[in-house]
Amino acid sequence: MPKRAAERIRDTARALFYKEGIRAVGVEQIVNRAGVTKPSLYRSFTSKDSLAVAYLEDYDCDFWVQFDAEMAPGAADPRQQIIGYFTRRAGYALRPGYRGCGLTNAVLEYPQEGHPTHAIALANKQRLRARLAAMARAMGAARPDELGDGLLLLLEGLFVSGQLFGPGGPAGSVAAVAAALIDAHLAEAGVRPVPAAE
Amino acid sequence: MPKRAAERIRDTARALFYKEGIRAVGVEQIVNRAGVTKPSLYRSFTSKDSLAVAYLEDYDCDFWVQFDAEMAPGAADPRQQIIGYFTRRAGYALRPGYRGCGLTNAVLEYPQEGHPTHAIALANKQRLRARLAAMARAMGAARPDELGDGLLLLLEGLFVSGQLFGPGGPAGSVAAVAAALIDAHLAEAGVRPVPAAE
DNA sequence: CCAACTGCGTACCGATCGGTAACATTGTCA
DNA sequence: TGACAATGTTACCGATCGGTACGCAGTTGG
Repeated sequence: MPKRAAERIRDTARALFYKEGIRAVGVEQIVNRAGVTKPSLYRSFTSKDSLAVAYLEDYDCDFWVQFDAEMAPGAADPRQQIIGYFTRRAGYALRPGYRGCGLTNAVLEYPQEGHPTHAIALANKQRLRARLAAMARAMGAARPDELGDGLLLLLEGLFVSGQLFGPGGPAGSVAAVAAALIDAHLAEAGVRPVPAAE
Repeated sequence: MPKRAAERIRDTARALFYKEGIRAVGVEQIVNRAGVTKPSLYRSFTSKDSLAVAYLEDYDCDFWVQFDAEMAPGAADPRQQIIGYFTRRAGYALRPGYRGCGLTNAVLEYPQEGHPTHAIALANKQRLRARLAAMARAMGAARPDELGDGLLLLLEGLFVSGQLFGPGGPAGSVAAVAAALIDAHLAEAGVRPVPAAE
């Protein structure tokens, strides 16, 4: 029993947009791969842009699901949470076909302010920035906003460098770097790193 | 006395490709803005791709000129060199129309391996990675490759986050973060930070 | 004065882009 | 059986894409 056309289109667009980029994928390619026809697409989405928006909304949603899931273990130790998160993300980033963050990619593909994709991506990134800063604060870091920004910069660097370098790239160092950065901020604040779960 | 057509095309393509992206700019737009015609473009460049390659080669060249120029002061103190470099780059990244690194952007626009733009961008990034690692080694850091990778990740994060967040974004923290990361590696190796030029 | 060469523009190409009109087909529920 | 919503079918649109055939003007050298 086949899925509804709108759903198949959405799934297919998602996969193609992420792997090849939004601009690089035509609507014809999407409907062919989804096994539907063009009018079906335009009955569910007013334009290709709105389909791209749907893709990014889905991506954003899944991002937070994964974020929360990967941050869940060791809820009492934000330091370990973040290091674990970076370790997992680095694992993805070192695999061959890695394509980074769909939201980041979308902004680089459509750099003009005011593009509908911008709002979604920016909201995601601002929320991420706030979350990281809050975790830095929770662990008692000196200058938590700075630590949060540092972690955010490392994460964005990971997204991009994973694509640039592939296996063997700097992504392999990101967890250790994040740990060093965190510990430097903790040491400066006089917080002793939690020795548990070594 | 107007410049030669080929040169005007190259300059115009450079500005447009950087500001709006390669895929987003058509050859018609380039020749219009350059005040020349399409055949003139195709007499100097075999295809749009080859024009994009020329743009990236120019970009790569200028990148290293700027890199060496900004790294020049304080040649005896690589720590200060890097902090100064990051400070300057952050200054650019916080300005409104910032568009990051043209090479990074190009790879995200053409993610397929084997695209002619890939080789240029990858060579640039690998060289940058080696340079940063060498500087980390020169300052006596513990695990210099890891520090170099950390700095590279911060730099890529700066390129991207500058575009995402604009003024007020995490780019403002990057120099301090880089300094903290460097000092952590130096402290671990027992190297006292150079107190000069404070 | 007349070639030959160089540099450029006019006009056009087929292909593909995102998007649509009109109608046939199917499945579902009543 | 009939009404309705959802999807497929086919053909098409104007715009734009990257790319090109061809001819014209200006300079140069003999």
